[in-house]
Amino acid sequence: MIDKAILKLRARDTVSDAEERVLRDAVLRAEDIPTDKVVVRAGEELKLSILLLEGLMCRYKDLRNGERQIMELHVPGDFLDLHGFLLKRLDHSVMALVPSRIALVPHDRLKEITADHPHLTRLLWLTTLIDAAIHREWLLSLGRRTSIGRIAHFFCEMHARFGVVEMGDPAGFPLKITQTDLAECLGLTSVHVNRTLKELREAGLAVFREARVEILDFAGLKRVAEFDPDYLQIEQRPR
Amino acid sequence: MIDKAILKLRARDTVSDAEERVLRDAVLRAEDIPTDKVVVRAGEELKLSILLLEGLMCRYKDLRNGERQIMELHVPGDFLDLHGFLLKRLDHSVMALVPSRIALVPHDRLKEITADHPHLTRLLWLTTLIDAAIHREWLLSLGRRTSIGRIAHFFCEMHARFGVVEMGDPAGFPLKITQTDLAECLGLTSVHVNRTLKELREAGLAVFREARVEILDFAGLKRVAEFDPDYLQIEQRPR
DNA sequence: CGGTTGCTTGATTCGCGTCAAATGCGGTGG
DNA sequence: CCACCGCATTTGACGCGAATCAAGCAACCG
Repeated sequence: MIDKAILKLRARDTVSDAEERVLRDAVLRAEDIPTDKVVVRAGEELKLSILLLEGLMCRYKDLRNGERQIMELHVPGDFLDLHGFLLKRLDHSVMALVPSRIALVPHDRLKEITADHPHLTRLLWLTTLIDAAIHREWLLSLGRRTSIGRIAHFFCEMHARFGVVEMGDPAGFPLKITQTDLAECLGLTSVHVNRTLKELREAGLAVFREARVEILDFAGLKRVAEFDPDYLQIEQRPR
Repeated sequence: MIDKAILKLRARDTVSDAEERVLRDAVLRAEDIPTDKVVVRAGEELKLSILLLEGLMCRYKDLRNGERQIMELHVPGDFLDLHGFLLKRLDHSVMALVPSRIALVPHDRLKEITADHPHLTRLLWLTTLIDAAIHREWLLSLGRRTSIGRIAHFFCEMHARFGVVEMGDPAGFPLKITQTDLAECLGLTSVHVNRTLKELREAGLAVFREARVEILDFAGLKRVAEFDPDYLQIEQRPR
């Protein structure tokens, strides 16, 4: 069930069979979540954390005037609110962008893991550090990249992250979200996203249509994005 | 030496005397760092992590064209590149914004802590989760807040964080950085920061001068910022 | 003291937002 | 089977907030 989460960890370090078993046993149950369902609301007390099995979910915050900023998009295998394990109350909300399937992991079991399995604990900790690294890269996008650079970078990142869990292929990846969702990730309006997608298309770099991103010129896209995948830590190392 | 780091942890959970001792023993040595010195460069192999004792440091990335985005400002007591312990190579650089003093903590000792002290491990993990929460709040600023909201929010955040380590007072806090540094935190230009500071001043909310932020109307500042301190997790709870 | 650095302000430009309308399309019920 | 609806996409016209360019000033300092 949590195969993709294991894939994600194994892309960063070795995971023993015993550790794999511990993780599999930590899962309480799975649930199906429809599009737009909010599964965690900012400020709620949490006793469970959520692992994404299938679909696409996001974490977001919004302002009084209704403007929304998405902080991270989550692909299958992401332990998306592992942060809640120690924060107890999340600063943001979590919702599904497409019909999704999640696994629930009780905090009690995570606490046991921290007591009994230091290496596995470090790996779980690591995944939250990678989330923080993704946040930092998005900060650079929102603070300094132009609209075309932001979209290009976003596409490169999602391509790499889908690759880790063996989804997508060199030519592209599935991305069943609206241009409005994309705008909320990138700190732009949907109108401007639409124009910039046209620009990317006409430059022969990438096209976004029919719920899929088609990468036409990866080298060019990376150059426009100034994309360097190091921050995703896709490298096996003892941690 | 690391008193402020202990204060920071004790603001979030209880820390036993034994745990405090373990932490104190983990420190190798202290070092003085002059303004503008880069102490960690993105991509370097790391064997030590840095705890800030005095001064002000930041983590940042820059683009090819020389534009820089600061991802987080660090106050005394912050374990500022604890992230490097598991990432091994950082995605960003770290530099001093004022003359600072740091303590160096070998990764070996951190690894021992994860093996022998689960609760202390969770507390260290927690501090990195708070960093991520700060990143998310900055994402909201850069993506959706106007320039005045961004500065107001930044001032509120720094005020709260200085408060935790018993620096500053209700009326303000020390902030010995340039308007250019501020602009690099906020995703703006120094010219626009200057104009917006004037706006804040003329609105009677806050003034930034002589290396200090003076808060004139905290309620008003919070309202403009839409500041809610929950994300800083300044609350004692079992973690 | 001349040079450097940071702050301040004005004039102008430009990237992105706003507002509005048209087009396309999958789903659905009569 | 088709008329209709709701939703997403696309495009155009226009406006605004922040960037850019430029100049003057104040404080510091070797």
